[in-house]
Amino acid sequence: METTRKQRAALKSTLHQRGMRMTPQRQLVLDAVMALEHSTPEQVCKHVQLTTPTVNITTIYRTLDLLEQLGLVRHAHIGHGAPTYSAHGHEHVHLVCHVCSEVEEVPCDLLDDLAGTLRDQYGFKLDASHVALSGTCRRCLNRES
Amino acid sequence: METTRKQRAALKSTLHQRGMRMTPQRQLVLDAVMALEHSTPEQVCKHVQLTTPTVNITTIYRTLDLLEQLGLVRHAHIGHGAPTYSAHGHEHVHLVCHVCSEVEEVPCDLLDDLAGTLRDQYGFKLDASHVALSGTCRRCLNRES
DNA sequence: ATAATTGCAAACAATTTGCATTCAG
DNA sequence: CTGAATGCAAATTGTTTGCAATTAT
Repeated sequence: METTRKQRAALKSTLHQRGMRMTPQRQLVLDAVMALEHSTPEQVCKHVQLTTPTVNITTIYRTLDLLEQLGLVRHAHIGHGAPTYSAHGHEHVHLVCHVCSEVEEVPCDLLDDLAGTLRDQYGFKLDASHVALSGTCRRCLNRES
Repeated sequence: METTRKQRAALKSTLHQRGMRMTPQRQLVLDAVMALEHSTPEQVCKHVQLTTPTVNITTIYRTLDLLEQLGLVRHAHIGHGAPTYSAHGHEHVHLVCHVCSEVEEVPCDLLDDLAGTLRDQYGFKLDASHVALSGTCRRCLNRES
């Protein structure tokens, strides 16, 4: 997935509405998140620095927060380490194996039923893509037994 | 919930089988986790230090890891901060509101259907109590609209 | 021009590691 | 006794903050 001209224009005008400015760094971070699909702030930083080594990790953090507020990216907590960011629209549920740490992606709609139950019984609006589900993957299950 | 004589004996013999030793610190940490129901390493540390101020946080971390390997405690990732530990058997699914950060506990069996699907379709054995589900709670939903 | 944005250094929180000391068996 | 476990200080990792310098408009 690549950042299109359209998306850049949209970003620029969204920023403008809020008295914020379009900068090369913001484009680079958005590009990186879209190119990498899933990535920690650290990884985004490395990717951005391939083209522009002067960009500081502080800016990466600030820009990721900003893009998240604007609804352009989201983060999920996969396992123990740093959160991973992905572009809006690129959403799925993460299955994390707590034995081998492999991450598998499955469609969000697997959680539709659960989301319905939580909504009806608890008034809770589930955000399926935000959190990883933990368990044991097929390979590790086989190995165990 | 309190640590019983029986549980201590069980811990001691489990440790012994692996060439490990029973120590006051290990008892104190297990006691704390059971007493607190849900707690971060930091909170466990504070609680242990109420009785024995000399116990170091390093030992808390090491002991929590150990108790988890022995299957006596588990940790879950609730929201962004530190993980929270709870005693084995004290399990539920956590609903975390990403607006107000409130945590609600709901029974694990809500995930039974999902667990079945994941097992059948992906060979993934879901561990329901390990992860918090993120979303928006009733109160924040009402406030929003 | 001037307010927003950045880079840098330093602070911070959570966790881990190395090592000398202590203690359970 | 002897190896396992602890405490302490220091290192690491992930993230945030304060502030002066820069830059988009």
